Amino acid sequence: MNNYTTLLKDYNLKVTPQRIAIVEELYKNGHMNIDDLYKKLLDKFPSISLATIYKNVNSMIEKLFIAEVKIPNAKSVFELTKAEHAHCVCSSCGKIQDIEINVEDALGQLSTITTFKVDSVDLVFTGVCEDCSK
Amino acid sequence: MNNYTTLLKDYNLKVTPQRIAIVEELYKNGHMNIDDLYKKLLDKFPSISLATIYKNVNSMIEKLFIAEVKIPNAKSVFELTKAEHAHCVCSSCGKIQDIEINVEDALGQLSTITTFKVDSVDLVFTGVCEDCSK
DNA sequence: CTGACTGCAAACGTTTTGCACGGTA
DNA sequence: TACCGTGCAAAACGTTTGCAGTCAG
Repeated sequence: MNNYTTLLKDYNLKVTPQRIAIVEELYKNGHMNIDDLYKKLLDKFPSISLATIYKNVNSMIEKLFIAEVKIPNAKSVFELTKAEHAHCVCSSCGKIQDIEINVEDALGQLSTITTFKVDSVDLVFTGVCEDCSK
Repeated sequence: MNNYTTLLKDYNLKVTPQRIAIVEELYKNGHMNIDDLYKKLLDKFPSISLATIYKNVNSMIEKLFIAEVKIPNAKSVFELTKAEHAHCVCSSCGKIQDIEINVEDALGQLSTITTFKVDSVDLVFTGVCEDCSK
């Protein structure tokens, strides 16, 4: 029983070869959109259906096992759930980088303006990554 | 020549009654999705087409006159371009509030981690607004 | 054994496109 | 007048659904 299998069970998701492959790809690549996933899984499962990808992604989101990240001017990507973090999106190569940012300062500012009760924070930086700025 | 007309001309957009109405609604309501706009404009233009809304929204985005805001678990909304700001989205009533947040602190943290060159920052707080938490 | 997952095809909702007509500059 | 915008219909996309067969627990 490998890591991915254990992970799926932890989140009450039935273990199937297709699901293991999805987790594996997300683990390896960090962030993938639906098409990325479909193309990757086609290698292992030549007759896999896009519907299967959608169904699995949706049930994984419901179980909070993965999360959707909405990106400006691009398709949403999915990632394994982890501690709160921000994203850097390179507008040149499209690469997405996780960044640990402490948002206490922003939350502090917010609390001086409004009594809005924050549940979650989505923070995306768009710009040019190290590689592309060379 | 009213305000909206001048605004459109400033952004090199031809002035039509439909476009004036779109700007007017966005000005009054702050944030609207495509359907909101369509329903509102139907009052003034009973035979307006959704295609017209889409075409206009797209050309306004191209000219940087309006901007798309991607919201977690909801449709994108559009707003007139203005100074950088964050958004508070109420998961109970859906209302969206503009908030002026200074992101220097976050940018400072980012610069200690990576040399990613930031062009823009998208910051969305999801939670419960003042009204809904009563 | 039972319920859940898969793959296919069809359905659905959203967005875009092509075209004839009308309006803006 | 020349070009661009409008509205309609059709097309193109992306995503979801229903179903029969298969697999995991």
